[in-house]
Amino acid sequence: MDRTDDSLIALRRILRATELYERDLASAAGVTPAKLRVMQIVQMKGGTTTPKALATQMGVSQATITGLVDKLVKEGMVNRAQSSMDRRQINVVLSEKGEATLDRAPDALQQRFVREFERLEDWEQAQLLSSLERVAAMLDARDIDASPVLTVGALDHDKRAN
Amino acid sequence: MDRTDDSLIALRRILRATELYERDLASAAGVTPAKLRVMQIVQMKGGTTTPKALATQMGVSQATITGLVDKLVKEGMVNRAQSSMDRRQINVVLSEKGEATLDRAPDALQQRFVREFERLEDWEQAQLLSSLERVAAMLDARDIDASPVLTVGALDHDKRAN
DNA sequence: CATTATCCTTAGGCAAGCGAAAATACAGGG
DNA sequence: CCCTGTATTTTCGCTTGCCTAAGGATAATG
Repeated sequence: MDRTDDSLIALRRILRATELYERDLASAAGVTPAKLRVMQIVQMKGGTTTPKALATQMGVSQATITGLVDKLVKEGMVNRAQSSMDRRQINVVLSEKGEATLDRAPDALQQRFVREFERLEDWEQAQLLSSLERVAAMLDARDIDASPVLTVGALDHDKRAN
Repeated sequence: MDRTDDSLIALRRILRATELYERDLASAAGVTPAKLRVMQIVQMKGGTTTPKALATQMGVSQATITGLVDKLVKEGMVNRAQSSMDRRQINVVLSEKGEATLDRAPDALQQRFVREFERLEDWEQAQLLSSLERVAAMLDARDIDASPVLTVGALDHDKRAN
């Protein structure tokens, strides 16, 4: 009865399912996960942010952000605007098309998980939550800034806009 | 009710922690995550498997496996050997160096998770396991094609036939 | 046999990531 | 002012991981 192994297997299934599902979503929606993430962060920040902030939030280099924003601009999802405060900075601004896309393409994991989760009994939800948080704490021990965006978007009540 | 949100947040933390940790580990051990995964699967299968099995297990195309195995061969981690049963098949065999590397670079998830998990009380382990399996089942249902995601521009369905 | 199916590789392409270094802008000290 | 240091972003060149499409061999089957 190797519970440790079984837990690991379950964990991996979770990881893998998410990964595969996101890929599907991306190819179907024409929006890749990374670009979606960028847009979601911009939205969360009130429709405009700097590349620097995006890089920090996503745990990625600025060069990467530049590339992603380039593509998003080319696709008309966001625009770049000079900041008037500090002209070194650029504001990444969500376009109407970008917002529309966000509305239509909610996070894959969310959709699926939420649907199932909310069908559960009250006590089951409580237990799952507690277990997930437990596991997250176990894995997340290092000081990673892990409060990624995709968490709250489709649910509408966003009380955690950090 | 915020339990749904909180669960999603926990899930994200798990995913992100894993991802970042694996990246770190890989760069420290000189093995990339994908290659490490290949080696781990080979090891799990008893030291030898076919590319086909790897592709299936990893949810990836065979061409991708070919590329990964190419690199692993170049690095001396695995070898290719003709199968005598079916000469279309190739066996991917872990080399000594490969095994040594695996020993030195144990699985990220395992390392971290196992350590913590085994410190838990018996009943806690049981609960975690049950919850994880539950979540895995929720996400892992293979009825993805029937999911509501992307009723929008869903032009291309099974891209993932393979 | 001749087909068809299976397994693998080749070739070419795209997305996402990185580090290094350039370009620009602010901020102070002298 | 100018000089230097620092911050922000972009550019460039590269790597990794993944894909599809198109073979090449080798079974399996009619």
